[in-house]
Amino acid sequence: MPSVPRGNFSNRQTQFSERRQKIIQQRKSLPITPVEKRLVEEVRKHDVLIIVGETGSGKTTQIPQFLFDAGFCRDGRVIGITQPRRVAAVTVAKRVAEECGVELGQKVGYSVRFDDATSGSTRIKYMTDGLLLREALLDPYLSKYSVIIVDEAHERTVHTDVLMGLLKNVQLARSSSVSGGQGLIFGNKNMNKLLEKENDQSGSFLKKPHHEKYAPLKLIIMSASLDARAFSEYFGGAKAVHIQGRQFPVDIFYTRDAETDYLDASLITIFQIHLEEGPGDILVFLTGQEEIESVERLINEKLPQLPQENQKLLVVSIFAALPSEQQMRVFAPAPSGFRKVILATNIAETSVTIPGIKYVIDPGFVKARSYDPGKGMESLIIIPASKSQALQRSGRAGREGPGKCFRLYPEREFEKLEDSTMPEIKRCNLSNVILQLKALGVDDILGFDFIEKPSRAAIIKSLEQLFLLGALTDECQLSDPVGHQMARLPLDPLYSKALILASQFNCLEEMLITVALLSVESIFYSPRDKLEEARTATKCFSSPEGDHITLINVYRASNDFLEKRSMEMNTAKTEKVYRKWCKENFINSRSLRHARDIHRQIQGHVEQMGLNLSSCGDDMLQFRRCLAASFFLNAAVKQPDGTYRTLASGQVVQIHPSSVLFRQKPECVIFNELVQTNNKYVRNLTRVDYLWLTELAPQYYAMHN
DNA sequence: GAGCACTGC
Repeated sequence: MPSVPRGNFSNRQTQFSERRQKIIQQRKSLPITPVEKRLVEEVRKHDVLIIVGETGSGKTTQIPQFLFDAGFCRDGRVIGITQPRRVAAVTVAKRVAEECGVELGQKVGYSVRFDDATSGSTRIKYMTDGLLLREALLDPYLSKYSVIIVDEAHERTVHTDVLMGLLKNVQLARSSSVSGGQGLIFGNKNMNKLLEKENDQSGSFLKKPHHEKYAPLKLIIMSASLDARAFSEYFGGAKAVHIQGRQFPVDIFYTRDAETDYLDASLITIFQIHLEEGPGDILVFLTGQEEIESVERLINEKLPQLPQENQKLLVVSIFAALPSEQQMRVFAPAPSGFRKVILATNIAETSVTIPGIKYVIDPGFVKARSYDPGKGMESLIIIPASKSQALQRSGRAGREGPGKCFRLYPEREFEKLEDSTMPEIKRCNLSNVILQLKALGVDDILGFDFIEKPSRAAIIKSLEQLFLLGALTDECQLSDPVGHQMARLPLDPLYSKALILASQFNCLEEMLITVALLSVESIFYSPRDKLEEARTATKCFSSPEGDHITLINVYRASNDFLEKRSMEMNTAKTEKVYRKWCKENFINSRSLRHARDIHRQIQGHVEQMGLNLSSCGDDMLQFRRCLAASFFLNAAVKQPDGTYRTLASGQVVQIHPSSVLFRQKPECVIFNELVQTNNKYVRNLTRVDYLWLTELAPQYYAMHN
């Protein structure tokens, strides 16, 4: 072994202790540090505490450490902290492990899908909220936790909302278990009846905690904004405390009049800042890729018209669909003397923090998903941002020093904005949520105590869908085994059902690949300027039968490529040639890798369930019949004018231009998505025979004919 | 013949 030079070693040691010194200093100066004692007292006194902490208060990193030091992890109990995003869970855990001077995965760890850095000795555990929900399926009383902290609750993701409903019930059940009460996890009559039934069956995860004593569960809801009252009311008037943040001041500017064209207004403001303001980068919030690309083009057209000395402006952009290598470009500092202008979607609002921002331009709009349960259709519409979004955006200018935010609308318009964004649970398909709640033992979904209840129509539509898929019985109970199997799979219920059917159709291998790829962002990447090139590259994967088989072709081609190369070279090299292969074939390597992870995870699940992992080989007819049997709810037939009519809701739709069947126009197709953008489109299609539908889903099509 | 904010299991 090569020996480490002595000097180098002690140098490292100095660096290490300097770093520790710095960490101790930083911890001391956080706004939350002086209130440690008071906070711990409040947690002891109240079972639920709402903490409103502004950005930079240190709440996410410090509160778990305070509680650990105060003895909340005695007897091996765990403090769990949930985050809406994976990156946050991972990075915060790393930071806290460092602050504690421990190795990550020991006392401090994290757990997110596909990546678990915890051990038996983990006491402070950061995780995604979705993961804790999954844990609850296996351990409904979340028995190892003494405290659960729900962070970023104001973002109101579906997972956060469902989790809060669940935690409220768990807390009730655990406290009544100690006081010798009923200890039933959900307090309604139907639930009790269901519990009696369920407890007769072996393998049910819902047990009355009669034989076991659970210590009470402490709940902390952490939120960044003004929504504390809603949380407090939901938890029976829970105490709320406020913690100062540490932000630099940001001056807000409004326009005098409403702007008719916010893209043009953004452009003018960018140049105004560039020519009149001091150094510092500019962050512009736009709604989507299309807007970003057009503003980028406009800037680069105008730039040469400026005097030579004013041309040092560098445009970079970031949005989710952009390959990661290109995303990274926004983090690189601009060349000396240059000002950077970053064109971003709301990925820059919360998900990524870009250093160096001094100016924010906020046109005040956002692209939002909405869902129409009646039509089963999703749409993406551009709507005004909420007040809390506007605050979040302007805050991005005050991370490193005083900043300025230019809102491209009059101040009176700001006052008219909604306080906060509508919670996601009120604008999405609820099938997955309902399946999970059913699996947790919630019988009466319409009566469930949601913090904000989705519409009755949306709940009923999803119950109906689950019933049609065979996940629910006539009595609206989870069916055995199909419903239980579906609930175990971390997939859209429609895809879970497809896997179960595929094992009967002997094409589970093909379906596994298909649902993995359907579960991720599109794997095809086609930048506008290289459209033709991209089309030629992906042509060799196309199947005349449709998009599903095309996806399988890509997956198998990438597998073959990887297998061959991984025999020849080491991992790092393989990774490099894999990325090159993806680039040459205009495939988004991040999406494909994600699909590969999902494939591996789901394969593990279906094997555990004992499903028959078989392949139909070249018999794609069999596979297409299985697709028809799985997605019969999403079928459409061609009309004389070349448009399509969906069989379930009778809507007129078109084939999305990204589909391999765009030109072919087969008589009858099944599809996976129905979205409204400029038109109503169906995406991810396969050609099927209409007669298969009546043959394979007679209960549904007999009903409709 | 035209396009898709962001998360998460």
